[in-house]
Amino acid sequence: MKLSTKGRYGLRAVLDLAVHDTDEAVALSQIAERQGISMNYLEQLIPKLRKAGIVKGIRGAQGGYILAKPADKISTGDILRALEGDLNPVDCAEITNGESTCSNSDTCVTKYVWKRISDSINDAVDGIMLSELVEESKRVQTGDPTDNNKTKQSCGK
Amino acid sequence: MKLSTKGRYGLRAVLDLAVHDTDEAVALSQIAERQGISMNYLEQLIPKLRKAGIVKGIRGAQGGYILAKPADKISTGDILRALEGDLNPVDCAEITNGESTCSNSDTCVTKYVWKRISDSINDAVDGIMLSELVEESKRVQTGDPTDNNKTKQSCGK
DNA sequence: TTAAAGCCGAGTGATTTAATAGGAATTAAA
DNA sequence: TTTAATTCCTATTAAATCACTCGGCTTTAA
Repeated sequence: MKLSTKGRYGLRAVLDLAVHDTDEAVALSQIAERQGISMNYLEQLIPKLRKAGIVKGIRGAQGGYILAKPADKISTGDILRALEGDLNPVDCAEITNGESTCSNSDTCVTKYVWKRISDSINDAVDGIMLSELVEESKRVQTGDPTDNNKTKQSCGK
Repeated sequence: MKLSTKGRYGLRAVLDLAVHDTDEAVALSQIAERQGISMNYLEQLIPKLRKAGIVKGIRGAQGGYILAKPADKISTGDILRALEGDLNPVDCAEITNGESTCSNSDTCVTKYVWKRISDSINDAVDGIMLSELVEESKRVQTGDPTDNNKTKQSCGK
């Protein structure tokens, strides 16, 4: 029941991009270096983020990546689902799409549990927008004394 | 971000035990047969459940397993954590035990996300007692028409 | 023209998963 | 007192997944 490095590295990378996304595109090599993540590996995560409409690539020299939409329109749920696939604890059709294709569906009781877990995870991550993490990140890095959370940027190795 | 068969099979097995736990011990072979799970594999999950104080083994002929305490004192969280280990999405010391052993702890922002996920999962499963599943299971199997949930017992393969 | 960057797919070693198997210890019942 | 049922324990293994690495192609600003 652990997130893979796809989700952990990927969220850090998107946050790094969001923090440094001003007017110019951000090269993946910069993100990789700042975050201490292999660039080759990060590169593999990009297609997932691009297809999900989270980042856009700018090709050619001086290219890089930018957010495909404003950070307050991207939730951590969007990012994590793009990277990890659905965030359901089991592959159960009734939880994912409401269809009852499981042969045991009538007498299945544990699905009651899986559904509750699934909803709670998705509600949690959908409630955190990327913009909130960006703000928190800036607060931490500037050493603003109003910050009570003392959070950082690469936890969860 | 999926539960393994340890958690899925294990919860089904404990629920099966709870439903059939009357006065006599329930043999693992019976649980395995009813649930369609390899008995050899189920056997491997038992030590985890025993150490967590969830089931008790009765050795010898006519032996089997019984619940170590009443079903309304066992949460699905207890069962799943016994089988899967902690239900945190990342291995982060500050989430697990409150200690700040991570070198990036000061500037880590993503841990804010991991913490929210972790809390929501654990709150969800701690809020469902085994006794509730037993009741739901009996309602489903007896075909009680007051049942609106239409749940069953082995979903989440 | 060239170098910096994104884009794409194949390959790989290590780890984890999901089992299978065999045998020892215990105990109710014949 | 034997026997059979059952828990208990450990080792092995095939397959899958993970976490990368690598090489080459395409695009484009300078």
